[in-house]
Amino acid sequence: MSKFYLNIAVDTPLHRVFDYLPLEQSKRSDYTTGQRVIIPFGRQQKTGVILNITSKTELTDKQLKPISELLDQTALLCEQDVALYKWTSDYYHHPIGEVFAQALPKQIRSGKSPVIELTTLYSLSDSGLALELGDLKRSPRQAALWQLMNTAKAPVDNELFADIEWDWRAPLKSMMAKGWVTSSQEQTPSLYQTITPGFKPNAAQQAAIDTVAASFGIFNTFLLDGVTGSGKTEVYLQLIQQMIAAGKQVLILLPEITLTPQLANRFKQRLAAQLVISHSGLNDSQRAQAWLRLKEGVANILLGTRSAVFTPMKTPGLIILDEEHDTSFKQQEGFRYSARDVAIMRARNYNIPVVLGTATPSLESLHNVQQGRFTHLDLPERTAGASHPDIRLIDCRNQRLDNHLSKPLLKAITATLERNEQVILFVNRRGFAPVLMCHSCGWVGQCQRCDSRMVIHKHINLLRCHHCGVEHRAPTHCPDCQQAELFPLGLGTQRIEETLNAHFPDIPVLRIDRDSTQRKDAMQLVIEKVHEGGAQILVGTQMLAKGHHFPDVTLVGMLDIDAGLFSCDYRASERMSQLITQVAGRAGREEKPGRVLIQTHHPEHPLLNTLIQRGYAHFAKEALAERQQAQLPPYHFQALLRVNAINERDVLNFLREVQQLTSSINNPKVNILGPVPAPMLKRAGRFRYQLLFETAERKPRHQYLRTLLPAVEKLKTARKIRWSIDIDPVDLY
DNA sequence: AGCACGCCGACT
DNA sequence: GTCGGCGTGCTC
Repeated sequence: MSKFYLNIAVDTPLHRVFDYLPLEQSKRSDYTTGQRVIIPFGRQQKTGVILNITSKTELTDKQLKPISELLDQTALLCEQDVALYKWTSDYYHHPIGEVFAQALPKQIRSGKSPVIELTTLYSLSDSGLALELGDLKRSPRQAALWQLMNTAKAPVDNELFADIEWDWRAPLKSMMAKGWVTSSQEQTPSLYQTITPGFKPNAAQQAAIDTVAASFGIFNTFLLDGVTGSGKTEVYLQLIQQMIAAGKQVLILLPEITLTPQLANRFKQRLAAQLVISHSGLNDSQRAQAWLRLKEGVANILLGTRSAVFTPMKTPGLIILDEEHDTSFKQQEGFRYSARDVAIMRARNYNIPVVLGTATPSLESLHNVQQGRFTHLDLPERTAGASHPDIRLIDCRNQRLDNHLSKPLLKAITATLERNEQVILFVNRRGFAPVLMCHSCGWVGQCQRCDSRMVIHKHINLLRCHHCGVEHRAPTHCPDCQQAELFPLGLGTQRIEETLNAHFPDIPVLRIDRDSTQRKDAMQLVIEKVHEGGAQILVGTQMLAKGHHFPDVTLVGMLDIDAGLFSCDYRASERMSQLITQVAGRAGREEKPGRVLIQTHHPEHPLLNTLIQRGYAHFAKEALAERQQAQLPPYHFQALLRVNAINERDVLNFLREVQQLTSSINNPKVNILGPVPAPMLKRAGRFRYQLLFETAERKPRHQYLRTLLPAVEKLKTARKIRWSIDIDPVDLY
């Protein structure tokens, strides 16, 4: 019998795999990739996953420890999933053990045995069915339960009783004692009995459905590019239906939790399929159960947020990722990954199609379409019933503005309020005003720590830095020239709130930004207040644009979009376009005609022109064309190397060494900017510097990082310096 | 990340 | 004398 070793991914922030000896008395065939094990790690016991079984190791048998326990007799994860997690770890430069830890639900990760819990199903027995409502006159609760079950005409799980406000357990128990109700334990809850039929798709929808359907069983990435109201969901539904009929599973990813339950209900009513959901709002057990059900094929559909992208599938058929452009698909800290790109990679591994849906394609997706990597599916028209929003620009040039509000906008607000309807005003900055300036010498309030300007928060009389959170008392006199001529410049949500209160003293003005919704359920209270109806004005930042639906809002004003049109960071214009499109879509969806008024000093800007012509801002197309014309690469990839130490000279020396390393790697396609101080991140007694790597092409950068990082790691141990690498995950792939 | 080891200041 | 501060080093 030949000796063998287990390569194990351990949940630890180390970029390494650890080798272990097998259990005594065990044989090679007991082990397989994807099994979980418990292992001694330092002085602790940890769980890990077997990545590989090898016959060689760099260590001597004396240095190796045997595993403590083998948790799974058969592989918990199939080879493809293990391969995907390995790829993800490599691609995003994140420790493999932590990737596994985040990919698995907590319960599974910590060693719970993978058992699907049974659901209790209740049904009326023959004697129960023989009853009539009158027979239960004396026990109204039993009568109510009987009615519910009699209408359902099938075994029901306790979800049917979810809306009942009293305790239904006792009356149900007595009905069971009388033999009217029987119960059984099943793996799956019963399906909705009445399936609502779908709509007949229009030509564009049908074309999209047919194109994707032709790719069933073949890897292909589709960009489903449809304006708000063009019926993307219907396309999804019909594709899912076909998949379910073929006995395949579908993974659906959404940007936000708030969207999951409502979409889940819509799906359940349309599809005869077992659907489970997974998002951060569920408890550990619910998540583990959803995970297991998809993995075992007990469920055919998983509807989930970002982290659900890692859920194993038994019979994968299709992956759908809705709102492809949405930044919440990117995990921004720790294990930085983009669920969109992982989804594409999974589809590639499984050899199945993946559909990315959006009304505002991201720059990189549109570029991928132009490169022929993605197939473009266009839904150019709104379906019957969805009305176009009425979008107009207000030319603010040579206009007297009253605290940033133009006359036409004020007039429109007044008219809307008189009709007892509601108004939303978007301002992209919280606080009172973004700059405090001295009229006599031009001094502006800047943050000592990070050089960005301090935002004025008037009611608490503070200057606050929105970058690092530092705040201090607002000065009354200019620190430079001592004159008392300081004035606030620019606009923020608080300033608009104040102006509106002065203009419309009898109308409630609700401000929604990070400051006003910090308290738990503050947002919920605001939403309830808005749903009460009546004339109201909502002032808010982009927070307001996502998810929530306000039926009485018929006027949307956008106050400060000009900055977004000319920002040197194209992501700023991209975000601005997405915001306008979201808002426009919202205002147009009501029976009441919605209006969007946009204040601008640049009514001729091409972005705004397309917006007016088409009713939505197709940012990516224009931006890409513009960059092409200027002979710029479609976009830049960036990575930051952050270095952190107590001694500033140490950091600089270290970075110089890194730069030298860099030139020896010699990749002319990669630019290194820096070392630049990162004072914004400076913490007491520590100095942080960063190197910025920039390249227009993905492969060079990736290869480059792969050479650089191990070298930096070695330097680190030699020089005792902490460093971290920070890569925008959307820019990889 | 944990967790231990180790080397210095203030305590019963 | 020792309790505990956190700087340093290691985890198959």
